[in-house]
Parts: sequence; C-alpha cells; structure tokens
Amino acid sequence: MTNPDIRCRFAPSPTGYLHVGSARTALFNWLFARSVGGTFVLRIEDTDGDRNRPELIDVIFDELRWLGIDWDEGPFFQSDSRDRHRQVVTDLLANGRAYLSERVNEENVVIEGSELVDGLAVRYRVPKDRQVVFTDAVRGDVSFETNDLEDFVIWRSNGTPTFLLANAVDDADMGITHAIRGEDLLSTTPKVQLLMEEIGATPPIYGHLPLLVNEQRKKLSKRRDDVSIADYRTRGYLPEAMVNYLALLGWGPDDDIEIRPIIEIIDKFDLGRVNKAAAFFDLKKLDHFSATYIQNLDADKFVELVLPYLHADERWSAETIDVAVVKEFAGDVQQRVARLSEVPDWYDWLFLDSVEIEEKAMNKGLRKAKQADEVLDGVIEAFADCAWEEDVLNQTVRAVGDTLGVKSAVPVRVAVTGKMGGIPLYGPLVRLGRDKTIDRLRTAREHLRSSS
RNA sequence: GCCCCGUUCGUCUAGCGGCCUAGGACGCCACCCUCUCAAGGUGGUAGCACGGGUUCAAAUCCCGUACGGGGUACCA
Repeated sequence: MTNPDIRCRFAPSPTGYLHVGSARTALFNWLFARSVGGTFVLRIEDTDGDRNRPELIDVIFDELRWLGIDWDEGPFFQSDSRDRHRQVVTDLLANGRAYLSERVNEENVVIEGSELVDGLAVRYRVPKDRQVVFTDAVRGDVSFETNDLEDFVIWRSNGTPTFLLANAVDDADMGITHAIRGEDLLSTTPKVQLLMEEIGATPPIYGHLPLLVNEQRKKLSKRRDDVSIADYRTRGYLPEAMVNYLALLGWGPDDDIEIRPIIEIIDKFDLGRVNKAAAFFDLKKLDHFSATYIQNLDADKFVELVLPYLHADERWSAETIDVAVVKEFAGDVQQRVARLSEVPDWYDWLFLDSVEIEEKAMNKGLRKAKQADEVLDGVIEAFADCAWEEDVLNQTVRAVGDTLGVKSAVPVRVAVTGKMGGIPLYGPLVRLGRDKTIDRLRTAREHLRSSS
C-alpha cells in the first residue's frame, strides 16, 4: 500500500543532542513514511529563541544521518514563520478567541485589549462544555473535556509563539497528515486540535508512541540515563544495530524475525500494530544486536570501522598498528565484541612492546596453575628452535603439557597476552615473533619465581 | 488533587474469540564443541495484574479494582 499524499514529520527542539527517545520517534515517522511511500519532513521546533543556536541543531542532523534516517523536506525552522504565527495570534486576539494576559503574584490577570502588546502574553480562551475527541492511530479513541483544560499561553511576553501555537499552525501549513510523537504529548493534543479548529484546518491523524523507560519504569531522563545517541555512537554501536533495536521498542513484526535489514523492517512496519505500553530500553539486548551486526561485517569493513579506535588508543602510537594483522584476526575479534570500543583490548598484546599481566590472570593462570613454572621453562626451551608456524607452536605447547601431565595453554597465554581469555593464540603468535614471545615467557617466569 | 494513557515470561515482543497445554528474542542455567575467552549448536527456566460479566468458547470484548506511567509551565 502506497500513498504519496501522506506527510509526516519529525519535529525535535534544538537541545544540542539527539535523545534515544527522539531517535525512536524519528525512526517510526521515517519507517511509516517509507512504508507507505509518503513524505518525511524535518522541522526544528525552535520557538524558544534562546535555543536556536546552529551548533545545537547540527548535531541532531548529524546523528539522524548516522542512523540512516534521511528526510525528504526541510529542515524547516519554526522561527522562520514568526510573522505567520504572529498573524494568527493577532487574529485570535481581534476576534476575542484569545486575550492579553499578565502574570502578577502567581496569578494570571486579564488585560483589556484586542491587539498584541509588547511585553504581554496572549492566552487562548478554551471553550466551555465541549468534548475534544480524536482517533489515535496507536491508541484508538481518546477524548478530553474542555472544562478540564485551562486557558493556555499561545504567545509569550517576549514576542515568541509557544509550541502549542506553532505546532498547530505549522502542521496545518505544511499539510501534515500524520503526527507520530511520544505519549508525553498526548495531553497537549486537545489544545492543539482546538487551535487548528480556530484556523480552519483539519488536524492530522495522531499516533502517540509508548514512552521509552528506564529500570525504574520512568521516562528516560537526561540526568540519570544514557540518552544521547552520540554517546552510543562513540561507544562503538553500529547504527544499523541501533536502528534495528529501536524499531523493536514498541513494535514487532508478525513473523518473529528480529534481526533483519532495514529494508525488510520498512516492508513489515505497520503503525496500527504499534504497542501502547511503555518499553524498557534494554542495553543487554542492544549489545546482542550490535554484536550480531559486528560479527556479520566483512573483514575489510570491520578494519575500516575499527582503525579509528585503534589509532586513538593512547597505549601506542598510531603507526604501531599493522593493518594486515588487524585484518588477519578480524574474524576472531568480531565474534568477541559487542561494541567497537572494546576492540583494542583484544588486539593490544600484539601491538604492545610488553604486556602487563592482569592480577586475576597472574593468580589463576600462573600462580595457581599446576606446575606453571615447569610449563614455562619447557615452552621457553622448545620455542627457542622450533619452526615458527601456527601448527608447530600449538603442538609444541601441547607436548610440553603432555610430558608434565598438565594443561599448558593457559600459562602460556597469560604470559604472552597478560590475560586469561582471548583470540586463538598460535596464529597471532606467528605475527608477534619468536623474540617477543620468548621474552614475555621469560618475564612471566621471573614473576613467578619472585612471587613464590 | 484533577485529566489522560497503559498492564502477556525478569526484559522486548507474537497473539487482534476457538489454531494457546500462550510462540519468538534478550538474559539466566545446563550440556556439546574447544588451547583460553567467546561465538555457534542443543535443551531448560519463566508470563496472560486481580475481580466480575458477555459468549457454546476470552490472553483476546465490556465493566470495575489495583498498580504503573504521562500531563497539569510564558519547556517542548
């Protein structure tokens, strides 16, 4: 089903970062537009003059692009329609649908006058004894009594429109047919609808998305939670994983297939199937998605994505990184990480001059390992003149262990890498070289001697 | 307080009156594989908030209750 007449929009305010909840809203709008062949519009709700600095806005564009969410029209800025907004307010004032208002000692006082006055706010006069009903694309019929609504400000005393006014006017002017947004905006809907009625416009179909919540089941907040998309990007989540995961918060395909290309998600997406209950943003599951996407990367792409992280690592200089080595063991590293930022720790021992043995590994892998000293002695001796090939190295370590009747791989691994776990050892050892390897084995042997 | 919205395994979800002794995924547990850690494979764990209706039949429809959330700004 395609309908080119459908127009939806994402309308963030310029906060200086893209919130994951906003990203999810943007994504659902985008998925909806793409799935029906409609138009996706980007509009910046910068009615509050203090906040429309370019640097606060560009990051939002950046993050949207990173996620692969592209827009067909815009970005438009609400502040560019100031004259139009002022005109609407002026009209409402002139025909008595709104009035001048001032806040005096916690009280709103009505000021006489039917024209805009500098320094005074304008309030919309909410009609009495009426019901505002609408059919939400996600929630079904919703209704409000206007008697429960207070007169609200549509024009600030500083000469700017409020979100309520600008939102109504702009959606009308831009021909928005569907407004998909967070549930936190549900109770503003009757106010906006009333304003649209005043200007003779047909309101869009609203679809209020369930909120994203934290473990306390509270709306994700900037203070307590990791909400910035940019931070997830820095930590090395793949955008494809992020988008795939976000799409599944509040919605699910009917065929139980969760990890799938965006093109299929678009195809499966159905606004009417969006859930109503709040969804917990589960990092563990995001990690799983990200790990899967990283695992499926081809080696070249993986290297390309990971090089910046390796180069930025302060433990070595960028020139130290051997791209060929990174690529050779890419597959082994890929199946061990959920985020790109974790990657350097799997390669580090290959690029470091010497390794520091982690305390835990020292204890468990060397001190407490049976006859670790003899294993090291044996391997040091055997490594001195054996062929420096993967299979030979493997066999050699094994043989030393067999002779002693103990497991020999772990002590060697700990001595060379400094850690208990890691990628398969012997291939990388070939690249590390005989000298460095034996050197590390000797160093570990010394440690053992001095600490026992 | 008032208004609005919501409630299926711990979590994300499938389910839109019979196919449900409720399916999948993450997590967790066990086993297999294995030079380690993983990955992978196999199996397991766990849920329709509660109470009334309606119906031959309800997780699915209606009404209450409880609990949770959102809003109630010259923020959006």
